[in-house]
Amino acid sequence: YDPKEVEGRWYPIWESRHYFTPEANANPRARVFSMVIPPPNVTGYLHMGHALNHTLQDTLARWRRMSGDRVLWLPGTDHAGIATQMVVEKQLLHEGVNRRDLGREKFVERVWDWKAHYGGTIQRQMRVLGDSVDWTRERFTMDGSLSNAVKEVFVRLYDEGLIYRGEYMINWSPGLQTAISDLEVEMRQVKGKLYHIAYPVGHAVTNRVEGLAETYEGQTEFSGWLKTPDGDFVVVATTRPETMLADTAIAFNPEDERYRALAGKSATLPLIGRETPFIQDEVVEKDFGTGFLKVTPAHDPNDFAMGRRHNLEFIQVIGKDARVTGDAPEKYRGLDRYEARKQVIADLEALGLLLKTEDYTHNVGHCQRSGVAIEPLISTQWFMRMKPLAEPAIAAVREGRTKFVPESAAKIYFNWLENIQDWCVSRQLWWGHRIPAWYTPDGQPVVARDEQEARRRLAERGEDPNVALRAEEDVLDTWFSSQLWPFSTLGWPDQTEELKTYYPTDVLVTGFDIIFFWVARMMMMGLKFMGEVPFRTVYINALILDPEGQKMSKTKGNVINPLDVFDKYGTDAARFALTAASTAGLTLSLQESKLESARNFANKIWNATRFVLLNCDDVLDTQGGAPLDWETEIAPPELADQWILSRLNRVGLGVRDALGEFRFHEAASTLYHFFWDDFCDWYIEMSKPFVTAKEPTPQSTAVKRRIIYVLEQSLRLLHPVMPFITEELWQRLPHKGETICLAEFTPGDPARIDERAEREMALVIEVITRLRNIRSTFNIAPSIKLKAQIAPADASTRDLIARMEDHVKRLARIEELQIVDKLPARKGSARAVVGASEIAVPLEGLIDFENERSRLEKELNKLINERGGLEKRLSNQDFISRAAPDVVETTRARAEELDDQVAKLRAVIEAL
RNA sequence: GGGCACAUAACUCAGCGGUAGAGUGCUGUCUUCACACGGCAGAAGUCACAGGUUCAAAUCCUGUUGUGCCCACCA
Repeated sequence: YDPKEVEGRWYPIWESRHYFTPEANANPRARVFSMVIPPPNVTGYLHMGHALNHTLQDTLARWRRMSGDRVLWLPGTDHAGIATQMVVEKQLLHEGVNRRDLGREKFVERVWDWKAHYGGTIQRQMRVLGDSVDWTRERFTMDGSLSNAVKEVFVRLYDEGLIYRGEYMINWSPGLQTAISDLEVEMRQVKGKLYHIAYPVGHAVTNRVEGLAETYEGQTEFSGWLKTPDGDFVVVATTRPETMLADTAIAFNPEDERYRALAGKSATLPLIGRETPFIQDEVVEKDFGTGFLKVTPAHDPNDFAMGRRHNLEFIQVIGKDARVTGDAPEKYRGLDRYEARKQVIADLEALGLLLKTEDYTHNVGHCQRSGVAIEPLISTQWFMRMKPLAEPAIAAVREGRTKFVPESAAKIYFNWLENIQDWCVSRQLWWGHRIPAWYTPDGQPVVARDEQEARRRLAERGEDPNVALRAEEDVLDTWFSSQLWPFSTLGWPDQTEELKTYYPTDVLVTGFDIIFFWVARMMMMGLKFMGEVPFRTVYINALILDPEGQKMSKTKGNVINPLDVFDKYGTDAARFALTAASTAGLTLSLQESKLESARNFANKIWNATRFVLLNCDDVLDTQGGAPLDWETEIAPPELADQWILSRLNRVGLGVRDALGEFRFHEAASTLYHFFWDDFCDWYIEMSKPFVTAKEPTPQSTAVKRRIIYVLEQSLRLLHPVMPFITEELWQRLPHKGETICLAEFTPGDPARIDERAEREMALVIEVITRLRNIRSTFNIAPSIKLKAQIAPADASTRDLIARMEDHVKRLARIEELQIVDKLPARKGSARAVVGASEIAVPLEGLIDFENERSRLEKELNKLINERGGLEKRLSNQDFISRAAPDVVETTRARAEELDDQVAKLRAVIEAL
């Protein structure tokens, strides 16, 4: 099977015929099933995570669509503020242009140009993957209607006091020159130094102090308070000595008795000369360093909070460019923060105040996008108040209105929401949604949907509505618009039909890394503005690891491109492998063996169908007539037919249930074993004599039609996971309808499950397997035809064997099968016990007695072992009285059966 | 520092109260008229360790060890 010839042919047809719009379902009473795609970045390209995420969504969408639902799977992309701006800036750089040279307006135009030319990569790749999304409803987070929703939400939240503007400490990315949210900060382990610095108390230091380090080293009772002939000093430990230029206090723990006497006093800041008071604060750990903490309220989040608590002065010495500002002494001004660090250290060293430098590994916040170390700065930004929004979002999941699968993912969600901090939503970028605010000449903000409304609001405030207004320059965090995705894409704030029909969505499929960024925020916004959760179920798909079990990352160079995988194994196979690997786990390692197995499976499907087409052409209605109906009985079904029909229905039910509960691996493996083992290895094999018969008989025609029926139904079951190969093959079979995409998903019917047929077939299979086993054990060439005798356990088994005699003979390569009441006690025959029936294969001259004895003894041991376990239970009075009666009953029955088998095997071994 | 997972066959993983399954790999065998990306047969696991609950534990509880992930302001 060559997937390349087939895949790629079908998508254009599906798309042009609009099979994937909900309108393709004409049934007015159809149930609605909706999903929105997690919008990939417009700059994005398909990676393995998408391949998995989309395969699972597509499987659900196709399955629901084939099950009669009106399905909307809405696609789209995210404008990805920072990522996209960076891409275009890089492009400009090649032209030797800086974005500032271009100006904001021109730059934004360039971004739109870029999108028009290069923004369609992932959409093309989604078609390669087979995503059955409704392209007629594709959205982009910067679309007019979505921007409108953004403005509306911003204004409403502001009016309610849930958005505010203020001066706080934020994460500043010197790389991107913008504020970023806590979530965009990534902690990295950095090997740094911990510097111990002495601050004089009650005196200033202008000349070098000698011997301080030795004094510090020699402290017997470790203390940061050094009393020397040169005066008193306190020692602080810091990883960022350059920030001392902005110190405005020194803190110690109120419980710390060592330093209590310093309360109310102050130290003199070296290099600066500023008096910095001692303060007492709980956050200081007595046991860390010396127990003194330098407080830099303008450059550290902790110190910022402390500064507020203690009314400290906020002095900023590092600017947005990460260089020392004019508020520092002249000699440091303009130095980069790391240069400043060196200089400060050198200067302290010169004064004899640097007492100790030790290696120190600690975590430093870095900008996720630019990789540059964050500079905590005080800045005026827009914030969203999260606590009041988080509470309903927590409640909704607790009450089960939205369910996480796997359930454990909800814990991640709760954990974050319960400790949520306000969200800095403004960004100093050009690409994104402009914050809908204007400033009066005196700098007062007016938040409004447009300038006109801003003026109206001024008038309402009693202010002059005709002043010159300056529009806010900042844009919103990309996630601000993403969080509205489930309803902004459906027309909100207008109360559209679409919104009524498709909101809330049924399922959201996404990765756990995005629970905070996106899922939690969508929950908050959905509840706030729609009054209802945005999705009933959140399915968290696994994180894909490389074959070594490592996280894929560009720096490790172990990233696997899904398109390469599709190319090598076929898209259907890759999809099948991903589905089959989607267990309840949080990770999934992509094994080559799984891909090979899936590729072989596709090949098996191809060849099995090829066999059927080749041999059953006389009953194919190639004119595309009605599909063959199982009920069309030309000849009565025999056991194999009853059995495969039962299995088909059982599998239909099983796959339905598995998909309904997001047990994707179970659906995949059920299909795999049904198709390969049941259909190919047993049903087709048993049907071969009929199928390949030279002269057609009513029975051969019936069997052919049944094979085609089962095959056609199987392709439907497989289609949600393997859309291309199934469409290709389905089109070559008799079928109703123009595409398998809209064919009915084989509904398993419990009434068609035939327990008796399955039980009987299991026995026949075991008889055949035992006979083959004997052949294999004694290494009997296939060319040698054997005779066999079987003594059935009872009349019904005798009847069963008689009915299936031809199959048994052919599949076990037996030329003569005698059904007898009792096996003759003949030496030189290999024996087996199946249930209560016994089998003998006369092997005069061929049998190796030792071989046979060990084979049988091994078998016997297995049985005895099992019997022993049962005996232990049955002889236990507590088991009899306390275990469930049906368990006791089946245990007894099994014990009896084993007793019988053991007795028979013993007899056989003795006869040897 | 806090939280969450996970430890089952050589590898990757299912199973999650009635003494173990899959895919790959491995062994043997067969080029039998769909498929060697195949058929047939087979070998392989004291279910990490120690306690406990239960008539019964890979499965539930506790602890130990090991591994992974997430969150967090120890300067």
